[in-house]
Amino acid sequence: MLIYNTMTKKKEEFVPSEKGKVKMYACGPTVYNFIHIGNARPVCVFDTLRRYFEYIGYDVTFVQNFTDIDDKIIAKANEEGVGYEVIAERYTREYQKDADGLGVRKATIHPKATETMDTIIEIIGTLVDKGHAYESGGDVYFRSRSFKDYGKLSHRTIDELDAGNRVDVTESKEDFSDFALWKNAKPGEPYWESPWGRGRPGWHIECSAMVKKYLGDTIDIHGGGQDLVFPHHENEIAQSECCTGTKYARFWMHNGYINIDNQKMSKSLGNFFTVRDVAEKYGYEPIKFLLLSAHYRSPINYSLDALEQCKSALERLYNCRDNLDFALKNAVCDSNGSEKVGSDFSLRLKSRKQQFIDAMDDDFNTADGIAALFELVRDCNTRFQAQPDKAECEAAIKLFDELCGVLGLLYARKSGDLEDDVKALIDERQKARNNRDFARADAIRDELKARGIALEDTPQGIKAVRL
RNA sequence: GGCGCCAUAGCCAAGGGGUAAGGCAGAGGUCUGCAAAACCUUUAUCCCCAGUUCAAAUCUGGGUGGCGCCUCCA
Repeated sequence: MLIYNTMTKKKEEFVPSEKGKVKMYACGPTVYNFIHIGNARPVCVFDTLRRYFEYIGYDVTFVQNFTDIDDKIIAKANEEGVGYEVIAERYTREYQKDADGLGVRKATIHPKATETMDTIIEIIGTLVDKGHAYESGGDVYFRSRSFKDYGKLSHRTIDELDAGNRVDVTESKEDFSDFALWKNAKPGEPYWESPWGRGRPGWHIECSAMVKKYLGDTIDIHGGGQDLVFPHHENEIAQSECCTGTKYARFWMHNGYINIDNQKMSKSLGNFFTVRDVAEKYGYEPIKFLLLSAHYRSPINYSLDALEQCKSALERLYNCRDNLDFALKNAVCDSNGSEKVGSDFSLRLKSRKQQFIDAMDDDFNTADGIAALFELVRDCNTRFQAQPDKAECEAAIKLFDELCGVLGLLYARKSGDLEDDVKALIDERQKARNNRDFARADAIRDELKARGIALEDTPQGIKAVRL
């Protein structure tokens, strides 16, 4: 598998540090508000990456954190006059609701910053001991210039950064490029005890600590949005590598932005749409489809038009899956129960699967993976217009479900047997049709549609689908 | 100011030296009581200019346009 590594700016062959295992970490949300579509992108991308690794046989340990203590959380808590925990817990729950709606699986571990305080303090202590960090007025800062590789991820030197520096100079810092590891608690602020007094951790150190605690000193993949490359990930590297003396992450993966009218969606620009708002109007799944429809490193322009197109595309997938179920119901065993390994159709299935794998293996190209899925759709629809064969049907369903499973799509299928009165109505409609009483037949079809059941008359009989 | 990314049909979007995947929308057709679903046919020479090459949308240089990062950000 080839993965584009931000560190080397090249696609590289992915070889895990431990055979058959992948240790990956993705920066999770700071829980002070509902997530917006842009925040949802890495959530969906790295969930899908994890699924793909598992699909091709890796044992994946996937850690995604919650930043549950931070200036913005404190600000929001003060605004509402409640404790920071109230805000953090509320928006952690709301995040989970959205993640579920998007069909995103829970990570292996979802650590919280506040539950990793021991490791945070331990790392800072080591950095101070080694001379990479210094205490100043109750704050502790990382001495960026003490790490000779500082800037290796974002490919900039500290002096280049200085040229565009728009940071207010803080008296307590030795250098503009130093960043806070520990922040002294002001009166009324939540705090934890530390060797440098009461305070709370800086943002960057939290991730380093959670990585170290749950995955170890070196991980295979670290992911996040492109806007985290600098300073967040750069700082994580500096802290962690100075602390452990070894490589922090072997592959750095960064997803592109979601744009509105070609501009980055962000809270500061105010041009954002929350996942919740969009989902309430259009459903979660079109959002998921949109996020996977382009390569993860490309920008995606969000628009209602794009969302509608995704919705229609999803309908084609759902229809195909329903068609497959219907075909299976009507299938016969003309292969005597044995698999038709040599048939044209089974060869096609095989090549679609390969097409999918080739796409995903090439830097996780979900757009091409989806194309393979749609070509499978055409293959299936065409094949099962003729008399379906049971073994072929089952093989097609298996592959279809596998690919959808990896992509995390088609998770909202309704199933379950039809109620007896529904069955009776379907029979009644059929009798009416036989008597050419189309008015009655159509009335029944409309009635069932209102109840969420769509009827289709096909040469193989009546297909009833839950909407 | 420094560094970087992008430009493919009406729309979304892959590809990335040998004459353009997939999806949405549109047109025509097949099937059908109608509808739905489905299938078939049809819709591009890849921002502009120059260069390298037998061959470029794909590589190089120069334009034009858009965007991002430079300590809030996914």
